[in-house]
Amino acid sequence: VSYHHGDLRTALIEAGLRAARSGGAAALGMRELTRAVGVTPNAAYRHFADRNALVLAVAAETQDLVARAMHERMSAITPDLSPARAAVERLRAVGLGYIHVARTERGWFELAFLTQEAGPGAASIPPPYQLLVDALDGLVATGVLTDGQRDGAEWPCWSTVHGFADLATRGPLQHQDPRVVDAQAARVVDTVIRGLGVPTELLPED
Amino acid sequence: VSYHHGDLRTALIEAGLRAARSGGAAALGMRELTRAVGVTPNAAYRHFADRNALVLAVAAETQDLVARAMHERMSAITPDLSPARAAVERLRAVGLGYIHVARTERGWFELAFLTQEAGPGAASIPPPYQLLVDALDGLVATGVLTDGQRDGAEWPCWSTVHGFADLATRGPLQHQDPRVVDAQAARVVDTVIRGLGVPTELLPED
DNA sequence: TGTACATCAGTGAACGCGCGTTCACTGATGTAC
DNA sequence: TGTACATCAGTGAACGCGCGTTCACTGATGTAC
Repeated sequence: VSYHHGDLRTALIEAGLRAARSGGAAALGMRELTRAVGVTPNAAYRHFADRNALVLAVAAETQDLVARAMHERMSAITPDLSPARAAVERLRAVGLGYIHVARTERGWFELAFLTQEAGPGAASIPPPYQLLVDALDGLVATGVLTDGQRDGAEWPCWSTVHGFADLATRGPLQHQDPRVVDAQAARVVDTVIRGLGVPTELLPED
Repeated sequence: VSYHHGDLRTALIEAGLRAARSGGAAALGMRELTRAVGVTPNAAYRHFADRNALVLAVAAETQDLVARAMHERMSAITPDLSPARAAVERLRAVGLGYIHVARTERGWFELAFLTQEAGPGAASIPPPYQLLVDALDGLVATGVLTDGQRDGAEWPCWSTVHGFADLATRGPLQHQDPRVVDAQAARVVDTVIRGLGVPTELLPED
């Protein structure tokens, strides 16, 4: 369906992604985005009820970007590992992928987390969260964790990587040497995984 | 030194704490705070160079509030524990205190973390961080952890409690039953502690 | 003790800014006969 | 195939708002002789 502009709706979302990449959610203004697209401010109201609707639309896109980063990291896992070790590596990839996105795409990451505020509406499961669930299920399937150990393991995992991402992004680690932060990221992820009950032998010896 | 108003500087900071308590950093405006104190907007410029200076002054106060919450939780520890178990309990108190402040005083917590952005100036060590360092040192002193295990343990600890605080405050746990969140908080904190290498026997069996 | 003076905390008014949103409209697109 | 019409995406101008900050000032406080 192509009218005057072409497809203003997706044009605005794309402009939003470009703006949010460096400026985060604060950079998503009606005037700012319509200006970027070359259109009058109120033209946006043909496609979005108000500013918040536009922000949520952009935020939904960033969710997919986070999930993609996790996938990329997972597909880089060496295929010659035992099932148990491979399952552990997939969980590490989920965590390190999350941290990696946060550090390299600060603005998008901020926006992706913002979607979580959506509330009790409980729309669909966000793609990155689904990958975490799958990775944890994989540890049970390969006999690394018992059902009891796995139960509720999402929260310690998500808490740790999210917290580290925030420390590295807006907190005391933000001006540290990136290589040092890399090393700490790996350390932190391995610490939670060990805390879940995964035997140390299944973690990569550093 | 008491002039016309009395002490406008501290009056503004106190008004800032009251405003930030519910509204966070966004509630700290020059006009909003001077209005609350009953004074002209530009009167504030006698005491603060600009808005940012005022915000940082208020944020520094909130750091102390977080440290106080940790202290309170530590002083509630039963005194009849073995040195090792007591040391573990102190670390738990630091983590659970951090999470507790975040959940009960959202606005103050946001502001306290904001101070971390200060940058490479590296002013003084923030009081809550110092308590974390002390608790970890206590684990070495009581023989619970080796020097190697303790080294850099600040980051997994802080990451986990900070991330959980964010999930419970702005994320998917924000509308959950508070008792469920309490239980998860304890679970999450114990998970990192175990991940550090603390034997499970030293953790409270649930 | 009393007067003249300097200090400086706070006043009153205004600056320019960018924001989200609403109004009545125009004119290109697609549709019906 | 051609004309009349309805649709509706985008225009242009304006609304009210609250913000941070600057200007020249006033008048209460403290100080020197």
